[in-house]
Amino acid sequence: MSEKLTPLEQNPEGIGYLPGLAMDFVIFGFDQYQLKILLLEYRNTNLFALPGGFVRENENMNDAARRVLSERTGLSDIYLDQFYTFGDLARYDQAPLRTIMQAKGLNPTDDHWLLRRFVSVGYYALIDFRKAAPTPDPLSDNCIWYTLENLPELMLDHKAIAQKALETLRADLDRKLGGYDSWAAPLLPKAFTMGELQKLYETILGQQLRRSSFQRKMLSLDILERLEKQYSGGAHKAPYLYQFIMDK
Amino acid sequence: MSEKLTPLEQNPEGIGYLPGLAMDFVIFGFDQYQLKILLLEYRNTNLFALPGGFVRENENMNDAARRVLSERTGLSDIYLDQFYTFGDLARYDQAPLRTIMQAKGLNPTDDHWLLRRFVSVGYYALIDFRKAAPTPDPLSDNCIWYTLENLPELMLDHKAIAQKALETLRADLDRKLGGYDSWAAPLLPKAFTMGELQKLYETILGQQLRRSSFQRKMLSLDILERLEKQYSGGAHKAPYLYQFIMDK
DNA sequence: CCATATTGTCTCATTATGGAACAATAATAG
DNA sequence: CTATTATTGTTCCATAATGAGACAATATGG
Repeated sequence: MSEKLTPLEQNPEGIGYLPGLAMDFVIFGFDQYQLKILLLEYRNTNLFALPGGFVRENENMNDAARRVLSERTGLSDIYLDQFYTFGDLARYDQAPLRTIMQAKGLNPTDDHWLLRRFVSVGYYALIDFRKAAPTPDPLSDNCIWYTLENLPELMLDHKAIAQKALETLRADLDRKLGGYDSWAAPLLPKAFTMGELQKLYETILGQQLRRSSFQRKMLSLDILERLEKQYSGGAHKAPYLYQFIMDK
Repeated sequence: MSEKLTPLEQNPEGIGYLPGLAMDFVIFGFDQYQLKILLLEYRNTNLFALPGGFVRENENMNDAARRVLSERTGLSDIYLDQFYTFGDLARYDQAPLRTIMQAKGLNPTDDHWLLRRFVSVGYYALIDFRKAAPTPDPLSDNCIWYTLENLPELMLDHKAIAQKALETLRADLDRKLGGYDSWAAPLLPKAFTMGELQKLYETILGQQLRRSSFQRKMLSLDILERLEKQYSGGAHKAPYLYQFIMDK
């Protein structure tokens, strides 16, 4: 499974990987009622990028996505969705990657495989901010969480990719509601209050929801199991705790 | 724009095209209240496949999709949507393509580029059955419309691709409702009756809709303009004709 | 002229949603 | 120990959306 491949930057031919095909990840983390995404920073270049990766020759593409995601976040049980594939010629710009490689002391030739045209498959992931152990990739120096409002300038078309990921995530929320997949489970404690669940929805959708309607809707879906009352909390009535029903 | 490239089958290196990247098309046609998709047939091989294509080195991927679609259908103004990218290793099976090429009198070596592993970007299209001029690609001998219920055995994972296209199309119908894109326009006469529009929806969704609800909903969306009454028709009250409002 | 099928519209029951009220109650302040 | 306070679970009602059917209108075919 984990055969040794030459590190990417020292592999000018890209041996062992599918040529011209990349993956980019929009990794959403839920932290303090804020939605953040994980970016890589390249020191001395002022360049930021989405985490990315490549597909090995003997690997399913979706498996490759899980592998790279695990390498970047340390997490294996992740909600992951392929949302779009980006193939514009405008993506083909050698400048930023060359800058990054040069800042690393490399001096790639024009036909280094990383400098060729790539089509990139976009995935978005939802992960638990607290459980993640972000790890930079071999070319970058730093992993940082950014709120969507404070995104820095991103390489290539990565801003558009992040934007499209958010749109897809929001549009998917309704449809995923009924499904048993419970995308929300990995983002919440095992037992959570209705308020916490609502806050999660509001954070992702970027808008307020009505409390009574939300509760009614959620309870009507038969995806929640009510547990005992919560003991701790604030200066007010204790809320119930819920967990997702994991039947079948 | 239309630079001359060596025909695919005589181009063992795939010069001029992005390596390892294909596109597959699920072309939906609306005919006699039936939803059909366009398949290619390879004579003497008993093999059927979705129309496919490749991306040129100096071409946006989505432009390539329109180009190929135009080559296969003769249509240029087409509703086209990229819905998923298929990258399983199981797609990598030389046998069917080798059979096809041999039936054409070709004898490709194992590393002919068409026999290598491909990742394929799936697009679905909605076209007017009557306006289409289906044209087989250089390797196939025939274009045939099939209803979804009567699909023959398809090459590789093409059946799964068609299935996913249909699911995506159906799921998208609601969301596209509000939009001004009016995906339905190219599938209907310039002026159409409410019954025709409803039939279109029913055909795509594969289920009956309630007549009064459908009419109420459509009229409430403010996307239809009512014209004069239809003059011809059957032995019954003449229905109104409508057209889509094309404002901004 | 009559029968017939389909259309445009209307009505009423049912269901979903928005918006607000209200009692319950766990912590905190006195 | 009591009062205060914030938040919760629930209920209520107005409004909106949808399901299901009724009914008159009317081109065409007989």
